[in-house]
Amino acid sequence: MGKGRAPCCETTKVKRGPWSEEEDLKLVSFIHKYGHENWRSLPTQAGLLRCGKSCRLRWLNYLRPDIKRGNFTPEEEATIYRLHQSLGNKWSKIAAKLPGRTDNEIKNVWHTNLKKRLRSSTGLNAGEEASPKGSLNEVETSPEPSPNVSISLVGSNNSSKEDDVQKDQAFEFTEDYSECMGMLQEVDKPELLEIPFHLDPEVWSFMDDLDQFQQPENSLTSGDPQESEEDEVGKWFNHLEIELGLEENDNQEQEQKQGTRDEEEPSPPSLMESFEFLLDP
DNA sequence: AACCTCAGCAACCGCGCGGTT
DNA sequence: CAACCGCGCGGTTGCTGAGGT
Repeated sequence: MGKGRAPCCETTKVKRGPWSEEEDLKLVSFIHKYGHENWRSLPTQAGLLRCGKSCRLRWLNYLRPDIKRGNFTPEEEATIYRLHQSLGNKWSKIAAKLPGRTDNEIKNVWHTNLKKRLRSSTGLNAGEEASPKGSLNEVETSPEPSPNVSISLVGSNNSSKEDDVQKDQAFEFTEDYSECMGMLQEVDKPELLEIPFHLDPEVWSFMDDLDQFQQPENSLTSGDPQESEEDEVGKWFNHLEIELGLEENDNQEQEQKQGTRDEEEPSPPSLMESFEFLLDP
């Protein structure tokens, strides 16, 4: 099957290379409202000079709210190793077993860390890594690799856990939901998106989907479902701020001001405030 | 201090698959 | 049934920052 192939995007008018914060915001706000039913038409509708593929990639690998960033844990690395033994280079399938991790990320980790470590620990050459083809056959005979697999992985470069901690802390905040909704309303500005806004049910299904991605340990203990939903939205925005590099500035400012303001805390610059230039043509 | 090398990662490219017409 | 379309996947590239000389 699979006849023909649509030409990829028109390479003449699309922008390429690293994504700017402005583009990120546009993409995020659009997907937030309308979802991503059609990647091909999404860039046009969202006012992005990118091809759909690029948008999809950016969303899946970086902007998605459920992305878990930071170093891989030894357990994760062991899982990758184990799954790679049985699945081969099926990165998407491996990623499916690791919530919050993308196939691209796993692929990178494999090529940079695990393969190297495996090679050094087994004395294999680069081309002799746990062969996908051979390992596919091994699935039948040895579905479970030896348990000591993880041992060779545990000596990994987990020294910089700071990142993980920092990112995790991003999920321990409680931001006013109304502020988030204000942000969403801000991006509704027709001059920005040039599409009629209506409250698409997909937005809420999208929000609902967020719940699926949350790790149990990450979920707050609040019994109020609505409250937790608000928290999730807030977390997501905060997470986005961190990813866009806005949170760092906030932290620096907060560190500087910490001594002076304990009681009355002015709200930190919101995502939309940071992108004010977008809304002011 | 300047230059070089290398590792890590984000993004791109092209192919193949599944669904639709 | 064939052609088309859009998406997902895996491989590859190239940029950037860190570490070494």
